[in-house]
Amino acid sequence: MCNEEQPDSFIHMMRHSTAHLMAAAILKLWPEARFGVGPSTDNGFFYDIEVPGNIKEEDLNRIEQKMRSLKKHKVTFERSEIGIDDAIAQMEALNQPYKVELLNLLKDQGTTAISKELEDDNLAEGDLESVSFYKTGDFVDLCRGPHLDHAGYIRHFKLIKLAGAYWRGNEKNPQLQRIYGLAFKTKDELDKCIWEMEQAKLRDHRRVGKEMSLFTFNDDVGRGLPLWLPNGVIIRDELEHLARLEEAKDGYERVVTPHITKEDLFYRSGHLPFYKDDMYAPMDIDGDNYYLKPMNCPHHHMIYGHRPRSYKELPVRLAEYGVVYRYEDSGSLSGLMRTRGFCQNDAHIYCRFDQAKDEFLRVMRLHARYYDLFDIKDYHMLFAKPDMNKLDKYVDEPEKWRAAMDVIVQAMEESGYPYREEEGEAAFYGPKVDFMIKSAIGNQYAISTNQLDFLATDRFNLTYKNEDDVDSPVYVIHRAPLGSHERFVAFLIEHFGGAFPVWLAPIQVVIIPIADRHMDYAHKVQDALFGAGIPTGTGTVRVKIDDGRDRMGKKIRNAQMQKIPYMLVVGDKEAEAGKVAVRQRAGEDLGAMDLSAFIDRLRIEVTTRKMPEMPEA
RNA sequence: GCCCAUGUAGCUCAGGGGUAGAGCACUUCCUUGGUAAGGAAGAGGUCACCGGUUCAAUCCCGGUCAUGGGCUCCA
Repeated sequence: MCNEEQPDSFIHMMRHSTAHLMAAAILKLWPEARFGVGPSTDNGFFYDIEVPGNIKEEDLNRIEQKMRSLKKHKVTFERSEIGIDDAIAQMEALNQPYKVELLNLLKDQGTTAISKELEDDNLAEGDLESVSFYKTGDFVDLCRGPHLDHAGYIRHFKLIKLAGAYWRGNEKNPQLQRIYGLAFKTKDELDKCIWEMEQAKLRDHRRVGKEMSLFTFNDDVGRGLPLWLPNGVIIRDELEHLARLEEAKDGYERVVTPHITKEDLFYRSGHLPFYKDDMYAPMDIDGDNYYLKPMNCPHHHMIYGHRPRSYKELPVRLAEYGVVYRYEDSGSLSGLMRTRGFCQNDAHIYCRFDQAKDEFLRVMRLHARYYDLFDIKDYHMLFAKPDMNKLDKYVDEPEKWRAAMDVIVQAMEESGYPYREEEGEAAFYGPKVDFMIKSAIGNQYAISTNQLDFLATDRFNLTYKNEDDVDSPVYVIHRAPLGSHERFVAFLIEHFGGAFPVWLAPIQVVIIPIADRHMDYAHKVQDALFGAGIPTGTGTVRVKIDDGRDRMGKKIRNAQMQKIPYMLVVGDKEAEAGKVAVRQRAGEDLGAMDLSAFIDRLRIEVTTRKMPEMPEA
């Protein structure tokens, strides 16, 4: 959010220089400060810093003041070239161990890159004989540059947040403090960015979820464990209804499996060897250890294997919207986006190897159907491959990994959907393809995950009889196009800002009688809507009568705040003519229309799952 | 889990060492009103929890729990 489409080189340089300016200011306030890295970002910059004690949020003001003072004095950014060994000696003398570490990496490896994601290309040129330093006031930094000539050229900036950040992104390393700042060429752009961040908060699913009574959390229940309220369950029900329809078209069959399971199964599945840290402690039942299931796959494998299978019946596609429990760090829990128990839109496809590519492709096309339906345009696939040098983290069968990856790449290519590759992020049992989408608030999320599993075959002895009556191994595709219902609903809340399309709206229509004498007609309208047989995922049109004693204007306001798509105002004129006065939540008054005309309109919007007018992002 | 911040009525928030305040919501009464807030009255809080300092703590200090922004991790 609030980042330019194509930041020009000036703004990039200015932001980077602002990071140095901040570091110089901090060095004035904390002479013992040690510095990590400080790049520019999409809308500003950050710098990772370590000071005795810690920087507190109230210090941000002081730092900003000092920065403004340095800017006023037009402190310069002076470049110098220096031999790498001299550079190391100088940084040691300045007591900057993190810079020394970076310099040593440069010297030994020619790069400081951790991974593509974390690469800080500001640090140095490819030349390993010498590096460049930039001096700003007393602050000397290892930096490739370029920089502004002096701080007077820095435009508008603001320090916005203080966070912890592990040195080089590794939680085993010490944690530095990261100060984020915004920096723009004009005051208008800076103000606009701040305004956009405030607007984003308005559509945060936690806020909207509260306002619309979709879900809640309770300390006595436990963190990360949502309580779904009736309005929220309607959205889940509609989503599941949609998934059942779409999956029926693709030949899925539904199964149901238990929440707890004996440990033997999880040893066999590989979860206890490879996934134990994400699982909750076992419970003792009659002398056996039982675990809450973190995934549904082992159970589906047992269902596949409960009787001999013939090549004639493959692929077998078993779907379950099963609840799984996973341990998540307390600090990473976040509303419905990250919970400790969630319902997966799960299924496993058991097929022959020669069917795997087409099945995987079909799964990707199912994703595309969903994304078209929800008008999700900003997505790409992330192909997570194993780090082939560290196969101990995974199940160590290199040929099978390669075969599985070939299948996936072929399917991805054939799909034509955009994808990126990432090494070292595969599931322990196979390579995976996550679908990444960006929420309206600007956060990117893995909304769906899909894997090709060649491990289950051996571990669970999953086979079928081929044409020659020989047992042959199946390939398993794990897929969850809607991810978890928790996260997907959270995404939809933010995507629509709570103004759901009619088919998803918890309340679709509210009837607003103007006076008590219109109640009879209001009930007639409601009965007509119920009786119209409009097929929703919850069985009937969701229509309420606002029978409170508020004035009509207040009732409209209430409905508006609840983002109810349609308000039907009924008074003397409507009752007499058999009409309803239709108002839409966007504020548009459609005027009086025949009740039957409104029902037709509603039926079309529900059955076609019509998108609403999308609010401004 | 780690760094920083926050926790006062159902919600949004103000206050502040001397047994608590607003708006909205809620209840009751009046109002029967034509497209985003009609009027009045009332009820509602161990100021997250546990300890400490103090004559006195909601306020200061420590701890715990929870929430938020990040880091790590992930659907």
